[in-house]
Amino acid sequence: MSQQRPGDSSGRHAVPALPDLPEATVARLPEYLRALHNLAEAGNDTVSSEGLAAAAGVNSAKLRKDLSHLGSYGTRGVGYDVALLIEQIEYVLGLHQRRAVALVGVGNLGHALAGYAGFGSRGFRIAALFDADPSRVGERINGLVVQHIEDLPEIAAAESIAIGVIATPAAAAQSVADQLVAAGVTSILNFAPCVLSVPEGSTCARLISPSSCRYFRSTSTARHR
Amino acid sequence: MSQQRPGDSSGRHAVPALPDLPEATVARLPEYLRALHNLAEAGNDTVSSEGLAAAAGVNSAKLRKDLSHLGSYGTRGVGYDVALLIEQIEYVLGLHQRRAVALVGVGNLGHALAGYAGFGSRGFRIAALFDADPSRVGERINGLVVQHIEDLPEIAAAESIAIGVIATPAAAAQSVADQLVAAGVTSILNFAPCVLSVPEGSTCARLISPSSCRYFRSTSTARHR
DNA sequence: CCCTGTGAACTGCTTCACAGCT
DNA sequence: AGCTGTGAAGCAGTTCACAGGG
Repeated sequence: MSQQRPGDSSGRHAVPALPDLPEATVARLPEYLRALHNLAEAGNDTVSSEGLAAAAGVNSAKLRKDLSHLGSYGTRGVGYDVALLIEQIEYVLGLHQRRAVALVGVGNLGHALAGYAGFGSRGFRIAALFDADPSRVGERINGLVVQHIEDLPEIAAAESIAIGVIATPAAAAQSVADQLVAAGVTSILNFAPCVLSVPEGSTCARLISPSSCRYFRSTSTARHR
Repeated sequence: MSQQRPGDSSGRHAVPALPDLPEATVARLPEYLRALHNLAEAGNDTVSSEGLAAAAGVNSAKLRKDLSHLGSYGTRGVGYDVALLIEQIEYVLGLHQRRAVALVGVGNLGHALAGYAGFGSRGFRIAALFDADPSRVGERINGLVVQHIEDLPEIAAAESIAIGVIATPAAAAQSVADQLVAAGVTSILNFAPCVLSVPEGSTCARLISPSSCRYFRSTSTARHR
């Protein structure tokens, strides 16, 4: 896969040395990517902005504006080349790297995440599972053996783990985040219902927290038929 | 954005007949609520905008602006009354109703959600579990017996279920959503990695999808220390 | 003084509408 | 003729900075 960027004569290293995309655009790219994979599996070679927008749950003007930030990968009068667009978005999101993920906390949610096929199927590889509970250490989930959290530094280094997923109770989350950062992890995905603090240079995104009652109140990604 | 109006005679029961709050504000209220509960448990009676903002991971100006939309529940020179603010936010979010939730799909993720204490502990009560797989029907999880999806209409009516949580594979999600809507469910929380379409008048929010790779790229709720 | 509540400026996102390429 | 790519307009959310009550 040649990853040359049109107009980008410098930085040819692996890091996506891409221009700043609007935050809101980046947030939608994974959804476009998912829709594109569906389209590709269904045998579509091209798709119009209208079609892709519908599949991703946005309006077509927004979609075109978003994609225009990546460059011109569409053909006027025709639409977008599905395969080409997939490649571009994956490049922009850094998914061509197939980064190693460590999952901490193998309770109910941790099990669900470890077993979630879609997690590993695109761009990410769960490389290690950790728990603080000795009775859980040694359990085999989806081909991986649960390790004790104490062994995190060593394993993180060996596996080149750059991403940590926290699926522990809230009380343990900050401590786990600190250990992840200390082990060289720069991106943390937090499923615990609490705010984490991480040093500058690391990123930390809070996901759901099933308690997010907000979602029960107002429309957000609602679609009409 | 269909909002129940104060003078709307069609919805006379219990709908929070409150003025329109900015979407972004509503999205943050649950986080404030969680932080407030923590503060209350820690024995705090009052909290400053600065303190609450830090606990919720936002800046204090934003927090004050958000809370000002609810009315004046703070005291200048002092701060906010924790208990009063909790009550107000719960009211605005409609959490005083303790609405009944149906969870569809008791795979790994469904189990995690069914067992998640925080889910039920504030404002929501999981009233029924469903699955399409006959071999799963009858299983007892957290005191609830898994029902077959065919019995949804009957049970939904009996339990006055207003909220549906979809934790099925993506392929089944739209069909489940249709069945939920047909059974009178007006709010759907979708954990499957796909866009759902629901009729006008219903709301549907997509949650995580662990594949949301976006979160590994750019800052979002990152906090510095 | 302290800390809330808020007009006003600002920033960024969305939508519109159409020019321009195929 | 059809569909993308994009300036320009419009709108929502954030931040600033300070007025004003306790």
